[in-house]
Amino acid sequence: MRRSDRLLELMTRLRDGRIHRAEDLAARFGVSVRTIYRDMDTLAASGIPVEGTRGSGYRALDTLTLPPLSLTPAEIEALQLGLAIVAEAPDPDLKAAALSLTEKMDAALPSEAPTDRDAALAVYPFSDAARGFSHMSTIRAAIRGRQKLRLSYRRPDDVWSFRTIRPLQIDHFGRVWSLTAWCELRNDFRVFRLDLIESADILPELFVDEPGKSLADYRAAG
Amino acid sequence: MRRSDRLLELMTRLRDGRIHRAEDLAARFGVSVRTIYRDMDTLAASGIPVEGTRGSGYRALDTLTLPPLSLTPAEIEALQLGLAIVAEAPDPDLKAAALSLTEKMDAALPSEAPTDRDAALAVYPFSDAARGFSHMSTIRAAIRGRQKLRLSYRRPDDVWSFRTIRPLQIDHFGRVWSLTAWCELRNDFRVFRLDLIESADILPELFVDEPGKSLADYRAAG
DNA sequence: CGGCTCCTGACAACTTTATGTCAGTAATTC
DNA sequence: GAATTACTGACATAAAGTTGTCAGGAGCCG
Repeated sequence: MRRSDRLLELMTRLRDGRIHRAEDLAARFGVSVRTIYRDMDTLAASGIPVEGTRGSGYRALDTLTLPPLSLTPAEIEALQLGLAIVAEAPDPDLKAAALSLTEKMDAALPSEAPTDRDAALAVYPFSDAARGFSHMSTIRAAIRGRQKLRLSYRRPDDVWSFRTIRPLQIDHFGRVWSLTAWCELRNDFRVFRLDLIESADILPELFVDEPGKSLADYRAAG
Repeated sequence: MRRSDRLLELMTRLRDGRIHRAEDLAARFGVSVRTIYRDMDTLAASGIPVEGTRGSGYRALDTLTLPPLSLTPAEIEALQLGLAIVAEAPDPDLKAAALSLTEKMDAALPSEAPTDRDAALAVYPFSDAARGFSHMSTIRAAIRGRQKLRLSYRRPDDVWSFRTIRPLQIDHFGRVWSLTAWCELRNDFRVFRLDLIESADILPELFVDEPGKSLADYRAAG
């Protein structure tokens, strides 16, 4: 039996909630006790929460282990968004689980901090995820592609407007999704509620960060 | 340089989007070409989407790799719930990412198919996650513990009722969360909307699956 | 076609890792 | 205190994994 197979089966075996003595495990696998101790070291080093108590034996917390996964940026985004949503659930168990998992993933992801360019989607506490999604695809594409957008927008007071904007970031806080952008009509930053955007069309026109018009400027001013 | 270090740097190097020839990589790492081919095999076997084209070279899709993670059942649940929510987003990119990720995780999780006992939370398409969460914690605990619940429930037509139920499963479809249970008042299966549950108290009374009253029976009859 | 490059198999040399044995320490339970 | 069991270090040996070399096959492109 190969070492890796033994480690795998050890994990499975430890998960039954009972206490296991190193000597029994050694006999079961036909290896020496010393080897079992070394295996436990290896498991612990891999993040499996196995706990040995002198005088009694080993037990493992009830966990499942996910193998290494290779994720596309979109999948990472979906994952983070999903967890952020669950983290707002009133169920404290779920909420705690989502938070601790988010923490684990943050620790696990490469330190390359997400750049502004990648952070096209920022997640905030929210309560009603469903509304206002309809133009998200277009808008995200525009943010990524640095393309200007032509918006047809209905203000909360039912006044209509048409404007060209430089989309910067999609956020969600409070109840709705919103889009932070530089508005070329007002010549200032504006935040648009996604559910009030009637139409959004990508213009062929590209834009670059100009001093005073970038996301960093918005945050600095915010 | 250890093999594992080389593999890690290979991954990083491949992620730059350019095409790399095996010979160049071999020279860079001071190993033979044959070793590079073997490394590519190893990476592919680990799920890293590296693609070699005869006549041109290697390139890797833009991905990040998550190391093995050890997750508690609650975290797995949070993860699956979050992805199920995102999978309903109207944004096709996000939706596709969530679905493919769900698939990956399903494939990755141990083959132990979730039992009915573990499947206390089934996820369906949904649109308004926020409402009706307030008793979820209690209810999930009761499902897990096989404990009866005392419900104070307001029907959609505003008629109040009090009943003892055997909680079986929490679902979400359409717009609200709901609880499938065996109702001891009606002596039949009933589905309750969580947002209409006024109070839910766990009774000390345990229950066991009786023929005709289990989740399997409900599904069979469904 | 010819040139490029990926790709595969086999085998021997080499390097690393895993393992058993032994000797002893430390916490826990009774 | 006695029994029990987890732990640690050292070292020789056994096992496993890694690598280079060589010989040849297979898809892609101009």
